[in-house]
Amino acid sequence: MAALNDGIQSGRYVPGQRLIEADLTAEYGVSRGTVREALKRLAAEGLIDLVAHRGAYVRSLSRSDMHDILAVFERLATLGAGLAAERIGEADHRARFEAALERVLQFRTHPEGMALMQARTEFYDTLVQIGGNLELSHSTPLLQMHLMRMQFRQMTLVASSRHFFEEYEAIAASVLASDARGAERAMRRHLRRTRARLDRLPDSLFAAGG
Amino acid sequence: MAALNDGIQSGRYVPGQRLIEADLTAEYGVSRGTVREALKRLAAEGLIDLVAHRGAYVRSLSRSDMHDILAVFERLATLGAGLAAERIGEADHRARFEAALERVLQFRTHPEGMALMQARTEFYDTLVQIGGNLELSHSTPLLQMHLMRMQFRQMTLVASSRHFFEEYEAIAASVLASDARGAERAMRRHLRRTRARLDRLPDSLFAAGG
DNA sequence: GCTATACAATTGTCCGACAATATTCAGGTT
DNA sequence: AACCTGAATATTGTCGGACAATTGTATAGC
Repeated sequence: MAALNDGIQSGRYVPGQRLIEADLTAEYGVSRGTVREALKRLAAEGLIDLVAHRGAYVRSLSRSDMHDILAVFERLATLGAGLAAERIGEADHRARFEAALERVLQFRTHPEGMALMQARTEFYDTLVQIGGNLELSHSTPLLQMHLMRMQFRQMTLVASSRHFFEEYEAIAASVLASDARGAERAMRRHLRRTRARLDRLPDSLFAAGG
Repeated sequence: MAALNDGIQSGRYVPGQRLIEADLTAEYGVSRGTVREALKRLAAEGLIDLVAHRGAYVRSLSRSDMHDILAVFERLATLGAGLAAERIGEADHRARFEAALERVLQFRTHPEGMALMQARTEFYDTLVQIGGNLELSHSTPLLQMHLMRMQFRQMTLVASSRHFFEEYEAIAASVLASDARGAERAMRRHLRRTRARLDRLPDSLFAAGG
């Protein structure tokens, strides 16, 4: 049951792919009822689309979907960065954060799509965990950003920008300096630039309808 | 099936109340599988707590839960207010928004808990709809604010403040004037004051743990 | 080539069953 | 009387099968 959730979130499935209940029952060795419960939850989290009598599809994001998600994520990540900066001194926060940052930065030389995607997701997860706002951790746009990264993982377009890693470093520097305002600013700037990069990509890379 | 979701969200159930699957099947005349699917979805939305082998409880918020929710909601509602201000001129937005505002303000004289709660929820829903960011509409903190209002509906404490309606009017004025920055400011101020009012309430009004 | 019917695949929902676990309560002990 | 122990009970987690409703597809007819 937990395996099913992980399986769907881990990126084993491609955006747009149809998920057939019977296949999932066979793949994970659980009953159809269990599969359906998991699908309902994933739909509520916005990771899959559930169309009546037609089934479940891994959500495929249009340009406007991504725009909307990024606008919301900007607000939430900004909050998360500020909170993390305030609490970076507590417990083992500094060590964990530095480790997560390091995992992202090591891809500066060899941007391997899939692993970088994972590292970025972990970076934000760590940031939010350190911030300590439990609601923030459960917020759907955080999950949907992962979806967004998945959709672009083949093409390292967005992350390949030379500025990309510099922006991460700027965020991290403020967080590590316990500078909440600065962390918010750095995060906001990073995400606005990400949005700008997105706007320059051709329509062909996005799902239709939006 | 849809009736079940509405029933749980409409406030027929009290925060902390335990939801027993067998009772729900009887009440709504659907099978246990259907009930469980609905519960899974509600749990993903943060409206109920799902404890293994112990069942589903209407989520009861502790002081720290509310603090976290409000912090996230502040960011999202601020975004929503700004977007609404930008689009207040489109379609029938102005009329719908004015109607929603009116429904809230009519409780200035007789603050009847339950109906005011509903009106406030509709006010925010309208705001977000006008803003046009689809992700924002699905964001969980919006739903959880409804939960928060439910928990305080008996005691009109938070909403009873004399300043309460003035703050709503300030938000609405900026939105109606297409002043996005002003709308963001007014919303942020309203929610920070709400948080301050919350801090002054005694522990006894909150759920334990946090 | 296009339309319409028939067929196949899949989902939505129901029912009954059983193991796993949590809660309750009776009984005995200190 | 208060406290532990363990059986009885209630509820959840999962299974399997079943059937109607709906969608997608292929075949037959014009």
